[in-house]
Amino acid sequence: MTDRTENQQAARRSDATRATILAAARERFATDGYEKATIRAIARDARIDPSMVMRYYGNKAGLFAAAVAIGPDLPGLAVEPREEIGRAMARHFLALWEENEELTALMRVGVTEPHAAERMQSVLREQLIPLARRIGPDPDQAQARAALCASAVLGLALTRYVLRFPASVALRPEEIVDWLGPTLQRYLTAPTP
Amino acid sequence: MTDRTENQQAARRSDATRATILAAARERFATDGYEKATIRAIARDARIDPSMVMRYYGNKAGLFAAAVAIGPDLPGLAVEPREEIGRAMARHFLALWEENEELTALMRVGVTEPHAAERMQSVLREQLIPLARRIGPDPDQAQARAALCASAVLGLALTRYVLRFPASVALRPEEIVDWLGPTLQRYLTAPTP
DNA sequence: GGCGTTGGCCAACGCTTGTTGGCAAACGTA
DNA sequence: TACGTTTGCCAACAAGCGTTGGCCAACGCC
Repeated sequence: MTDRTENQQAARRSDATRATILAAARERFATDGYEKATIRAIARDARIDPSMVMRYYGNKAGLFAAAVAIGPDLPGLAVEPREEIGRAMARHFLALWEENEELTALMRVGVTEPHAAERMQSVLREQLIPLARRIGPDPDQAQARAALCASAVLGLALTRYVLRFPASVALRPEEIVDWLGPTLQRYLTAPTP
Repeated sequence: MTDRTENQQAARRSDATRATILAAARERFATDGYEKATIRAIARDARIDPSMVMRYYGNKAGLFAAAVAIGPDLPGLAVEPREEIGRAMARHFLALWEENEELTALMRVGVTEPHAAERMQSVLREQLIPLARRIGPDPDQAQARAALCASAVLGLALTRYVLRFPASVALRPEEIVDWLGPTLQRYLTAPTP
């Protein structure tokens, strides 16, 4: 180690290569899933030797962890007016998914890798359920309401970004917000049916 | 071949083994996905030699095809009263998923295997879209409305049967019908928002 | 300019996978 | 009882996987 402050990584000569590997890994994981996204294939995409991947990320699990390191946050959703929260949430998730392919990767991998599934669940547990508790009519129903919201959002992500059903891919973003927004709104705030 | 009619398979001494293999395969595919469900593991579950699987089902793809051979049908949904179709659909899908683990298998595998994804899509294409065309207010919107229904149903299946989020597993069946039914009803019949 | 450090490649390892072919026992029929 | 067929197991194969260690060249500091 050379001299540098504690919280700051030294700029390494290999940073460009590291980034290339990470980008290739994200793409492969997102399109192929965990098993089919082999280190060799990722290395080939990055025009690098497979052993470099090991040197920089330890092992395949470490590479995946680094590739999907971001955590989707529900930011100031709490400040939205209560009757607009459904649409705001739909818009937010849509934007998130359209621009971050690591979410597609996380989803495709989570279906077979419990560790990735747990990462997805943590979003539900730590963000969606508390939100439902704050905003919903009955705190005891927060779990159920949050679970329904998760299923609505992830269902759309599944058909649109993972399975790529043409009918789902063809939906325009505004169209999605117009339909999904009221669903989320109802799941969060409507009285028990 | 011994003498028998054309459309009827002869009863073979190995039918029990074949069934055992198929059951083990369904379970493994449903819980592990395509890659992690190895022929060796399936054979071990069925207490049989791996080579038997090959002899009876040709190869791994053939085994999977045989294991998920059922096609989910939307039966007399058309005869339901128009304002009850959402709840009927929710009930129908729920029952289907609770008792057929091949649907879970198809879903978990479809995420990584295009062939299985196409099988899922065919249900949307050949059953859900025609239904939406018949029942919806505007035939031109049938694709979009059917895609939204698929995302709602598959989203619940994803969180409940595949990812097994505790909050989703905890939902009681009647609760699901009460919440999901109106969503499907709206996706199918409500005027464009 | 010399020398430790870093970046990169090559070759190989141990292991698991799907898949194959041959051999032995059990069976059904005549 | 004799014989062809079916059922099952064993051993092995080639290929692909994640992973390792050693070697060489390029770099950066003194």
